[in-house]
Amino acid sequence: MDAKTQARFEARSKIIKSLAHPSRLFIVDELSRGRRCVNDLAGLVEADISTVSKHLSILRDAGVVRDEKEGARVYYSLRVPCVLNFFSCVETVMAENAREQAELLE
Amino acid sequence: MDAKTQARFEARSKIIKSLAHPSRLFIVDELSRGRRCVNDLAGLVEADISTVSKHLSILRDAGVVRDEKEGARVYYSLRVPCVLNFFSCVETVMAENAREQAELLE
DNA sequence: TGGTTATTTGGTTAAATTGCCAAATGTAAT
DNA sequence: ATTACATTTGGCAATTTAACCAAATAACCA
Repeated sequence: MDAKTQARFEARSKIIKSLAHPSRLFIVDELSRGRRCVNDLAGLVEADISTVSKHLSILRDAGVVRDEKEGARVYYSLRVPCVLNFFSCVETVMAENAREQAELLE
Repeated sequence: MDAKTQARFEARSKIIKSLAHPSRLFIVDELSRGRRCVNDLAGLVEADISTVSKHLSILRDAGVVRDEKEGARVYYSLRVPCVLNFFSCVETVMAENAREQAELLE
């Protein structure tokens, strides 16, 4: 794997990595229903606000979400909605896993 | 976030996490063109065979790939091809990032 | 100005991930 | 049986990630 290929896959993995955490997936799911400010998200995720703020900055750095300052508040929203497509495939994998699991029990 | 919701997002993140590594993305990309044995993949990834074997077991445990033993060899293949859809969205995010970057330079 | 709210940043600690080596396991060939 | 090949497993060190608290920053209001 040459350096260029390596770099390409690293860039890709940074984006996927930004989604590879339960709280961040929850946040993305919530943002699919509209923009939310940090405080509201923290209430839903039930983690320290600073923790949620850091999760959001990871998603922002990856380019998945966008932030808009509005007075003292910062509203986050999905920047590239196609990330929601991830969910459907993930559900497919989980369904396959469940199917195979069931098959083994027969 | 109640325990059930928490569990659901953890299960999802396990699958996404399995893809959140450059070598594993490379492997998935390679498997999109057909089954490959561990040794061949190790040659392409240019990492220790044991390292690649562990990457493959992470993908297998997540349900993304399947393994078939054939003599002394173990062939891996994609179990749920829709994971390839991830790539197109990732490319979209990267294109957005590049676009915005270019915009800032004007 | 001083106080309140919203968010980010820095620091620390604990946990998870990664990669290699060496050793173990399993399979085939001589 | 012994040797060679293919893969997995165990163990360890280095790096990364995650969570919380406390402190800093920013905006608003009284």
